Amino acid sequence: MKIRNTRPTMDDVAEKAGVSQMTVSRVMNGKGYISEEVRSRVRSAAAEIGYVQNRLARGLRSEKTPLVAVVLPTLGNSVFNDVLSGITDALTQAGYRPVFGVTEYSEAKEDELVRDLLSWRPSGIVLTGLEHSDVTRAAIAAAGVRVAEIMDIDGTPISLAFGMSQIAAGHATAKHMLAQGHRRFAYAGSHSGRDLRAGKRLEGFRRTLRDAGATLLSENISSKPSSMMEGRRMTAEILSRPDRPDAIYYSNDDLATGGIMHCLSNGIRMPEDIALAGFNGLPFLEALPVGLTTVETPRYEMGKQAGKFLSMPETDLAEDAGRVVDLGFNLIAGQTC
Amino acid sequence: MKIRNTRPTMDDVAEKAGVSQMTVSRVMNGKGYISEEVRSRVRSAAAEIGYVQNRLARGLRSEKTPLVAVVLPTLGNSVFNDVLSGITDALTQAGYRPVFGVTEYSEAKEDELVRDLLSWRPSGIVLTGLEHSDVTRAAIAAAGVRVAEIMDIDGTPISLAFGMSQIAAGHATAKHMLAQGHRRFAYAGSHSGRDLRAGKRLEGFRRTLRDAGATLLSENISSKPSSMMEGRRMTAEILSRPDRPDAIYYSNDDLATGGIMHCLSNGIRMPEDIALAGFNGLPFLEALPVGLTTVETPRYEMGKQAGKFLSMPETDLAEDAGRVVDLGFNLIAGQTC
DNA sequence: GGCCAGTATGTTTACGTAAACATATAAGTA
DNA sequence: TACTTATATGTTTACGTAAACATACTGGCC
Repeated sequence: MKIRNTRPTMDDVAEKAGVSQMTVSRVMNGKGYISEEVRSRVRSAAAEIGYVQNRLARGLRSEKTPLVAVVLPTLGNSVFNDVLSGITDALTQAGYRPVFGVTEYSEAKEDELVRDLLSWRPSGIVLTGLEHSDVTRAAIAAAGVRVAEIMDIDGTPISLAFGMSQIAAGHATAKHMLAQGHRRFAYAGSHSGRDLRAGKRLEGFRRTLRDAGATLLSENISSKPSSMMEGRRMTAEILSRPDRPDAIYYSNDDLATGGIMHCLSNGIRMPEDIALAGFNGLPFLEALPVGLTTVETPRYEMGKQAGKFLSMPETDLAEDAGRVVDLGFNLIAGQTC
Repeated sequence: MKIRNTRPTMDDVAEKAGVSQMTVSRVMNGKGYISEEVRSRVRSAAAEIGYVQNRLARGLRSEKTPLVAVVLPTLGNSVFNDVLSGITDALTQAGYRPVFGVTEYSEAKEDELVRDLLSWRPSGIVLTGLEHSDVTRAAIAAAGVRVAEIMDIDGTPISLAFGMSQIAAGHATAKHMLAQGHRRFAYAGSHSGRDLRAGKRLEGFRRTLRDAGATLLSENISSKPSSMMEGRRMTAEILSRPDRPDAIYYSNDDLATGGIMHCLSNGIRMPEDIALAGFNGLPFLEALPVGLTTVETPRYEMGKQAGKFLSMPETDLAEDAGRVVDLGFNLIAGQTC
């Protein structure tokens, strides 16, 4: 008996089935003409010796792979869990597979990551946001891969963007809070200001306040990752200042929930003593004792549509280039303002 | 000027730098002897023409890849988000990359997915739980990849398992509830009973009740995905029955939170009228008006350790085979029982 | 001066697959 | 009948890389 220390190849299947390697290839990929008899002989030979195709060889030869690179800023936030879920669902349906990595909101890491992911010769890539370095842009252009940018639409996409206007979300929140009569605001965010989309929301928020003549007393950016506990700490700190705001805008629901916790623990009434607003519309908000005012975002849908776009059969990309798909958002007025 | 429609290869870099392709390969991989002068010439030539290595060719030739296959039941649960986060962190540190897919708690899909992922010739694979079909076991054995099984340790791992005892968690919860004086129980779970780890927790729970002479009135399994709303609906339904329990054990925190919501909305006191317990110890529980009794699990750590194991330099696997790493759990006594 | 070890490079080849091209038989059509 | 066309298979080759195996030049040592 022949000793194999390597995994079976098409040649092994071919020998077993008494055909050529090319015939095996045709059977496996369902291309070209194959008689029923040979097809079944090859199939059973493959099953018998446990043949598993080698995608590396396939990808090398055919110069394309069913891979899609996915670049996310973090997995430490359930937002990106939903996005990744949408991407995975869409890709899986089309027989594609995601390979991914996280940038931790760092441009340098994005550059490195994109370069590394492109070395797998994926057929597409998902990027978060619209801001990317020239290095990344050049690498992507040279690779000739399809690109989907998600989350944000305030800017010019490389190819096609699936998201919502972060600026408009900030604007809508400010407008709502102003309508409730609040005038003195504070902002609380995290990630050392590297979260560009949070920055755009703040920009929209800030501008709307300015236009209304209201005051943004302080912009507080924590260097720690966003969490309820950090939101609680920041809120306590903000409210302890002499220059006390009557409303706080948080960069996301986790921080805002920490704010709610602080207020509940200290008998601070919402919205009478302080108004709060978050962002994302995470499911757990429904279970809180106080309904948080927030902006619900189509997270899963952004991922799903991006995945679908990237796994579509080759279509004319030129007509889509630079276009934006606005999936909108939904301001949910809760009890906190 | 030469027209290239293909991406630059080592040959292109070699030509530009006036060396052989093999020298380029040596520079790129830092193997063998290379003079400083040639090294920098190759480096700048590569940078100038935008060379990006082709991992498909590299993997094909060297018969190994820095890929790790990751098989999870779902991404619709933040539990697996944490796990994936841990895996990704560990792998990234070691220069490995995850390729993943979800099984939706289906064995057939697991078989298919594992086969597909193995076609990328990964150096390792992460599986969820210890129960796998013979097909999957055979495929993995034939592929000769390292295996890490996560979440569960109640059984015999293929190689090494990182998790906690689900049975013990069920037992601990039952013991705690019994100690509070509860005697008439109901169970509420989801995923059509295909979640084997939830089944093990129930098993431990059930057995402990039996040993104590308490009653498990009903086991309710929803076919819908787990969510707070579904937990709320199930709770309403269970409490409306003539045969009313005085305690409900949920398969996870989301369902249990739905139970809390139902009780709060209907003036049902916890734990006087009904005791509740969940599982996972998700962060948002801290913000609920009522502290849920639950079991906190080391989700991130399971992923992290599994990832670390799979990205370790080749060590002797034999000594580890069949071993289990118990990362424990932590019963958190809340206000619901 | 001859020899060895270390350093620095080059040449050939194989990894497993699918594209491109070639061949052959059967069935239909002018 | 000759001539296409559809069907069914085989042969050769290239994808980009790294392993294996050369080759050549240095400097130190007896």
